[in-house]
Amino acid sequence: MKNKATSFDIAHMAGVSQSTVSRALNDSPLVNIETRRKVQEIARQLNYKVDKNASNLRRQRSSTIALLLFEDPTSDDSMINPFFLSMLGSITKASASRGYDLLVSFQNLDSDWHAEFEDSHKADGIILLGYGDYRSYEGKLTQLQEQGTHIMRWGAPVAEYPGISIGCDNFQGGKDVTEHVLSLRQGNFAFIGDVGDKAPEFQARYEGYLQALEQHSGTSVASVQIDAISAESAGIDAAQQLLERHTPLPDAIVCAADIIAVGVLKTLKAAGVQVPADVAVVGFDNIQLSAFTTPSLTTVQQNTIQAGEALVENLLRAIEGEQTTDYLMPATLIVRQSCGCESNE
Amino acid sequence: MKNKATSFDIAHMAGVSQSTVSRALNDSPLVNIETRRKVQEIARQLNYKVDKNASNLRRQRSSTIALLLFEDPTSDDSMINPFFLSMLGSITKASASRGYDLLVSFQNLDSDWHAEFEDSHKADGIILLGYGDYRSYEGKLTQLQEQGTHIMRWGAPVAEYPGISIGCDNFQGGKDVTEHVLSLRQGNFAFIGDVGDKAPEFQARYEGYLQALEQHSGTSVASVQIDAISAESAGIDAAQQLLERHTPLPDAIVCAADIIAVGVLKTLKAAGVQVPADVAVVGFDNIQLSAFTTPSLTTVQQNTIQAGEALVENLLRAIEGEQTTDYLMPATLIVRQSCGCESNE
DNA sequence: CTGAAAGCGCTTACAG
DNA sequence: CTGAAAGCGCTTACAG
Repeated sequence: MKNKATSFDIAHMAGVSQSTVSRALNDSPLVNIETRRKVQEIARQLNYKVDKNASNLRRQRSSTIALLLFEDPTSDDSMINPFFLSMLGSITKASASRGYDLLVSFQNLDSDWHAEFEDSHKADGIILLGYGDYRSYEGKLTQLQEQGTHIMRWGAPVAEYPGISIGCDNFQGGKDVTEHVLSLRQGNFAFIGDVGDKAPEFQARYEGYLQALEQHSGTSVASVQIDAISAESAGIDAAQQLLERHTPLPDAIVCAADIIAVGVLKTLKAAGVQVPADVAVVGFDNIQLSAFTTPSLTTVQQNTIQAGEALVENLLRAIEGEQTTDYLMPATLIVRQSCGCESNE
Repeated sequence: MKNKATSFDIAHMAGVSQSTVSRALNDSPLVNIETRRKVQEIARQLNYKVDKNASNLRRQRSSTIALLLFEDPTSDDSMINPFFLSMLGSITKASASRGYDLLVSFQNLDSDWHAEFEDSHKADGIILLGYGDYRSYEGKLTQLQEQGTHIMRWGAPVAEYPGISIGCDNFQGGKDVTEHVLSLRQGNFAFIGDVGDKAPEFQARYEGYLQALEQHSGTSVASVQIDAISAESAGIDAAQQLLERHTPLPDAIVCAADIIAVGVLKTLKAAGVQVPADVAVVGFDNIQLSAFTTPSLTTVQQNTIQAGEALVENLLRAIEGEQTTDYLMPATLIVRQSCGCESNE
């Protein structure tokens, strides 16, 4: 059995027409139950599977979702933010369970992404993932949308960005974690993470942070903000900057992402600064690593399973022609030891 | 521009036949350079992309690689071994750079994997990933092979398993890390990890471990072995067992995977056992987490970038009809602090 | 309930 | 160098 079987082979064996085979295999009600059983039984014996290329070509759809994972080019090449890896896992499962293939591709702002972008042409819909600046892709994405491709984006809703956005409540999460720190700390605060238009998720977290500080202003709280993209190295750079230029050190450092906090912790440790004794540090994302840093990191959890489900579910709805809208999922504060408070971990 | 452009649209605009458009876009030397340029220019303007379904159907190939990631059902559902997530990243990049799509699917031994397995029918080749027991899949995989699908497997070469295997030198890695421990420790040793036929990678590591012990037998070294699949929870169970039944505790614990070691460290810590003072612990894989445990974990690195490249490269060679054979890549000892030795990390 | 036939958008002998 | 035509394996009106 060198060549894969076709529906004609089955038709021949079952003594029916190829049309009937096709109907039987697609569980069409138009086919006699006996005939259907016979056809399906033969198909199973032959290990027959429908040729997706032919089927999709004929049906004029692809049964495929493209996942474009954007990474900032400046981040370490070797290490994708584990948070997105985790999202990748949940999106894979969510699409598989709905009978859709997932075409994964990594977009890198400085590579020849045009080539990789081709994937998106083979898909009924696209999921965008990454703490990235989508504006540079706007042209291509808009063009795809005009050609009927649906786009779902993980992150904060931004009117100018393409597609519908689903994200966690970054504002509330930033506020919650900052309030937690405020309940334990006084003094100067620092926020590490980009806060411009190009980083809407970080910006929302920053705004939550600012509001918490403001509402707490019985005690006056000073704040500095230092830019950092989503990468350990950026956290190291930012912490270095803090150590060099800001004396005394802030009493608490709120990081826009766990992976940044990891770099911050490393740098502080190397400089002999005690966490949480000298300074409290918190992150965002609840990556696996955050439970293992020393001290373990207080952070905000985004439910990746639920997020993957929501992205796929809404994308498929959009493909079916239903109306979908932006929405936010709740974020959960995870208290660990990096603020010096009690913890059950 | 609601509908995607076809080659006929371009043919019309360029004033040539559709055949010529197809040739021009495939860089056929049979087409006039002027004509080719004109066609390609129009294609770019229209944001035209070849319909892969049609193209693959005609060419009778798929330009797709299926990645089947096997997980043991007993492992925590939420957490895929980060080592394989890292492999996933490198395989994705390696296939993209060669113009192949990657269809990712997670196989779970206890789920209805038949459904997910269908993916493999759409692929020119399959990459198998996971510390899994492939024997239960043998029937399906053999059938695919007979139908002309090429299979590449990450792991130790096992004659009965389907496909060509590429892996790291688990034996040497196991031996190296054990010798390192032996250079610092005397006394009783324990190995945690499955060592049966169903876990050939772990078994090879175990054999390296045994050989190191044997060659060192100037000092007599006692050894126990405890089963554990590749999961943190399995490490916790195994360490618990060690604590309950083995007094005194071994002086060194060699774990078959980092993720097992993470569970072991956690359990020892909870029991008040000091690492490395009371007992040395080492792992295997060099997952990101291993640098962040307390103490940081001495382990063996498998080069995932190189591994992904090798898997894809060899798979494509096999698809082209070239002969390929099993082979091993070197594994590198990474010394950290969990054995109490000096470290530069 | 079933079959004969058209056609999805390409690639590629074949003929010029 | 170019074009007309066949055909990849399906799905689905259309006719019975």
